[in-house]
Amino acid sequence: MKPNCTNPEWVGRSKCVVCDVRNFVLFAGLSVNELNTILQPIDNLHVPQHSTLYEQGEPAPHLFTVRSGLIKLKIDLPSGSERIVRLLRPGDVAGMETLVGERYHHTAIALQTADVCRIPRKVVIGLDQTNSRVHQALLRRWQNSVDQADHFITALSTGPAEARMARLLITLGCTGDQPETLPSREDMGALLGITTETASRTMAEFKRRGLIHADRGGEVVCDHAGLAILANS
Amino acid sequence: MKPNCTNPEWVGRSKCVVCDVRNFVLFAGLSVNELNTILQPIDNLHVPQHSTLYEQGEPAPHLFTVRSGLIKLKIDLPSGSERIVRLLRPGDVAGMETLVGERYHHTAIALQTADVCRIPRKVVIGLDQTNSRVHQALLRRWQNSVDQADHFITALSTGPAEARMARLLITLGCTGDQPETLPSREDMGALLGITTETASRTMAEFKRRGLIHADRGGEVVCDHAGLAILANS
DNA sequence: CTGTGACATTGACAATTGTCAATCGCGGCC
DNA sequence: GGCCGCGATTGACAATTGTCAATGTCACAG
Repeated sequence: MKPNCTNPEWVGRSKCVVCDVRNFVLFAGLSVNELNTILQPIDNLHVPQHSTLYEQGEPAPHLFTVRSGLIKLKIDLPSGSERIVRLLRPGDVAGMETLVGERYHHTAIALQTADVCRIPRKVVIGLDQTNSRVHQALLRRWQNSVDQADHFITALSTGPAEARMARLLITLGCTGDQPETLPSREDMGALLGITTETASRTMAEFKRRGLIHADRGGEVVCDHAGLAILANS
Repeated sequence: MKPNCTNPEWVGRSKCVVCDVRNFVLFAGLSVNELNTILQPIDNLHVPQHSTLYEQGEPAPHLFTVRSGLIKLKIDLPSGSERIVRLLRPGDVAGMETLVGERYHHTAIALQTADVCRIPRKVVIGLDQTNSRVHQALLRRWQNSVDQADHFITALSTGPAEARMARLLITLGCTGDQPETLPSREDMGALLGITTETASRTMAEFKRRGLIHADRGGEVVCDHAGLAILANS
């Protein structure tokens, strides 16, 4: 972890009943009564930018649902570098491998300050067995992970750097409507399987061509149509 | 489908009770009695090399468990080319997206002649709800897909062509013990996100360096240790 | 034996990307 | 203001990969 970066911080028990993403994530099928009968604690965590939620190879007692922010899942390579294999946004679930295995398969780090719910694996295992809607939601989440991994293979790991970068910007939600906060060039490289320098060059070239437009505050707005053309080549 | 290639062929109802991969796949938790109470048919299919098991976008009424052979899952790219996102070997399951969705997400084609069991989705959905060991096996299979997708990102889509090819050969099981039947150069390219020519050049170079050794019958034996060195760079 | 077709290999060259190092820009801090 | 530190950008050059076209190899049909 970076020296100047704080740890995830406990900010209270979760109030699932009023949670604004609950209905989109794992507990969509639960009544208020059922929610209240969960004995084990579900905690709210505040995850500052650049802090680590969990690390690859650690014992895995919890899953996490993302309520806000952006989290990267990365894998360490034998060469010493690393590759980002997934991006989690609000509604996504991290650490599902805990339901069938002992340890986390990735290192999870906040790209943007995030709020997450930390749920003991036993709670999810229990609900999975007793509530078929939770069970169904779980399968759907798992399929989500597979689909996103496929997207990383086909869109972010295929073709020249320029096309990959265009697809990444679109994946990040650059619609042109509102400014976006982008990851660092280094993270872009780790997302696309290219070097930091190539990521920087590609982005600089996009700027010169007017495909992206820097904003005050470090945010950018994108020419979605222009990027879409590059993305398909 | 290629013009000269036959279709998957029905070769009888499955005799799950005596199936040699049953205990490793979805139905590990079922007793003989339970197996016999399944009302809907589970069929054996013989899938000749190069024939298509199902296609991306088609309605998805079945899952498949692979009993022998090698199956590729590919995705069509907007550019007109394609990318292989998974390889299924005996014990693997294809088409799990049918449990939470309507259509297949990939096109499944036999790289090597295969035998598969075709299972109606309703059968699996039913067993998933009534048998917790089947349910557990299902989660495990899903996690398997995620893990293999991660492997495709980190090992087969990262680094120079030479390292990727070395990792592919290792992934394919080239231990040096026995000769292997390898995919075509074109398929290798689609597996690694490189062109057919680069795949060919890399393989030819491996041969010249003695890392692989052609056998009669088109099979090859590999220098596993030598490949492992390349794989980590 | 010869022709044919599919696939693998190779050559030549252009385009892309990696590598290493220098420079720039900007915000925080004294 | 001036200095420092970090990330982004750029330059120069080497290495890798893509592109297009030609050639080689081999199994198989006639």
